[in-house]
Order: sequence, then C-alpha cells, then structure tokens
Amino acid sequence: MKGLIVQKHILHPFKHRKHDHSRCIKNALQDAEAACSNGGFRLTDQRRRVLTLVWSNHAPVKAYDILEKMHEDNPKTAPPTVYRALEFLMEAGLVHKIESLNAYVGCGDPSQPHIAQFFICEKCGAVAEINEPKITQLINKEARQLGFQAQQQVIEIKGHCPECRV
Amino acid sequence: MKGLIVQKHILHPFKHRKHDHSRCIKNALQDAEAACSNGGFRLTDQRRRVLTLVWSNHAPVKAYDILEKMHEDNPKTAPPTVYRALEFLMEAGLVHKIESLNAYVGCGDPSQPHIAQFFICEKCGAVAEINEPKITQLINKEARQLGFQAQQQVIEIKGHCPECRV
DNA sequence: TAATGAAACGTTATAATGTAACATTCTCTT
DNA sequence: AAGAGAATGTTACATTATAACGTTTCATTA
Repeated sequence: MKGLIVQKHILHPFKHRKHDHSRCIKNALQDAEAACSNGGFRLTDQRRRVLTLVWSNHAPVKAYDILEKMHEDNPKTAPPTVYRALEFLMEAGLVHKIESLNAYVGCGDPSQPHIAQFFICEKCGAVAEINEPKITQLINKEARQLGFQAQQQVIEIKGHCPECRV
Repeated sequence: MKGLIVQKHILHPFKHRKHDHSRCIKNALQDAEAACSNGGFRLTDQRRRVLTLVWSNHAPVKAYDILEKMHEDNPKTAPPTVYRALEFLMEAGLVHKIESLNAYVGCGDPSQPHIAQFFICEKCGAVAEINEPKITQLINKEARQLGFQAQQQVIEIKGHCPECRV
C-alpha cells in the first residue's frame, strides 16, 4: 500500500564535500532551540557556542579542540566548561559521543531521543548516523539468547565514505 | 541434515558467578601459546604476565590497573610496558579493547581473527563476546546503501547480565 | 520586589589514559 | 662471536576527563 509510512532511518547521511555547511549549522541551531524549548532544557550561550563548534564540520570534534576555539573568545575558559556543555548537549540529545574516538558529533535528528549507529570515515572523518531497527532487533535477539538485558548500544563502524573510497 | 556444520557464534558466554576461574586463565594461556606459535608471535614473559592480568576476571581491565599489579613484581614498570604488551596482544588477537570503557578484555576465541560483538554488564562488568554474521551482514547492507565501505566494527552493548538482572 | 533555592558557571587542581623518543638489552641467525 | 631486529627500559610529556568548592545568574514565589 502506497500510504504505508516507512520509518526513515537515515538520521544523518554523508554530505557532499561541497555543500553549504553554514546551512547545516543554522539548521542544527534551530533544531536545538526547538528541542530545548520542547524538553525544558536551557540552551545557554556557552552551550550554544559549544554546539556550534561541534557542528563546525561533519566529523567528530575533540573536547580540547573545542576548548582551544573557545580560548579565542576567552583565554580563561577551562576544561570543565567544555565538558559540562557537552554533557548537557548529550543529555538533551543534541550531540553524540563517538566512544572509539573520544570525540563528539552533532546529532542528525534531535527531534527525539533515539538509538543510533554510526559510520565513520577513517580518511576524512565524516560521520553518517542511522537508526536501523533491524539491527537493534537482531542485537536484542542475541541478547535474549545470552540472558542479557540490553539497555544501550555503542555501534561505530569504521571505513571509507563515498568520497574517500577508491 | 545432522552433519551440517553450524557456525558456533558465541565466542565467550557469560560465566556463572561461581566457576573455576583458574581454569579460564589456564585455558587462555594455553590458547595464547598455541595462537602465538601458529602465528609466529613471540609470547614473552611480560606479555604473558599482562595477558594473565587481563584474564584476572571476565570483566574489562584498565591499563593502569594492570600497571599497578605489575608494580607488585617490579615497582619500576612504566606505562609503555603495559601499553606495548596490550598492543601486541591485540594484534595477536588475544585481547580486545572495549572502546567505551577504555579497558581490555581477553578474547574468547583466539584461534582465529574475527569480528566480534560485546555484551557488557553495567553492574558486575562481565563480558560476553559473540560473532553473529547476520549483524555484520545487516551492517554491510546499510553501509552499501550509504556508499560506505565498512572495514571495522565497534559493537558494545551495555545492559545487565543474567546474574545481575532483576 | 526582595528572598531564596536551584542551575549554571568560574577556578584551581588533579586524576586517568596514552604516547614520543631514545637508550639498552635480548634473541636469533649466521 | 657479530650483527640485525625485536623487545624492553626509561624519561618525559601529551591527551582526555573530573573533583571540589566558590560565585553568579535565573526563575519563582513569599
């Protein structure tokens, strides 16, 4: 049936090398404002600034790189400032941490909390984010067989993005 | 057909709280010896010691905890000693790193290199390791759709093991 | 509108994780 | 026994992250 709603599961595709990234940042900020006012989160200036820096490109960004950028505004900014903002942004669903890189990436769809799987280019760093329920189902099935109660998943696939593969 | 070889995909199940762990360690050491002589790797005393410490239980072990234990033998042991041994053990397929914990766990089946998915108990730390080809297939399919060439997967599922769930 | 309590932020110090670089020792082959 | 490559020792430092406590800001209401 044509009318069937098929759940879109690509939360954040790979972007063309040359895209209007200022638009991505602008959208991310707008989404963030919306998500925060819906969720009762306070998106302060600092947090907005950190979020913007996380979105400086589509690759995961390191906390100390953010810190360095913030030093351009205020050389006294200290690590806790950055880590607190990142913690908030993760709780608000605006940022994900890429565990295998100790780095942070903007969430492709902050409209609601979600499970995600990440594809990360080892050459250019680009990240795509999807939520494929079949993967989660399969994992839950395996978990069940082990008697395991799954609560969170860290799925980070390394490789080469469309523009970096040979 | 009875004779069909079904690929066993549980590389390392959850162990009962009370099992003979000295046996696990002994087996791990034996497997390691075998894997190394097959693969032309040199399992030195230091590496054997680190491997033993990684296997001190079925939960991921931190590099600096290993270092601390090694200080009991030799208080001068320095971090590079531990990290080098871990690096070797990972290359030899004897140890895996759990990225989301910055910790290391013994490989449940070092007989051959393999992809693995980990289930990690957030209460007791216990880890189970499986290799479910369907998960890899599904991921590869998603990757293909994104134009992504997958090369490595980090899959770490957090939750509660059979003995810690309510 | 002043009090006030919670959230956010500032600041200092330090913990935890990991690596670079170079010297020394060991092991295996010849 | 010599030489080459692997493994280890050693020092120093880089990177990632948090504890603890003081101050400011903000929203609410007394």
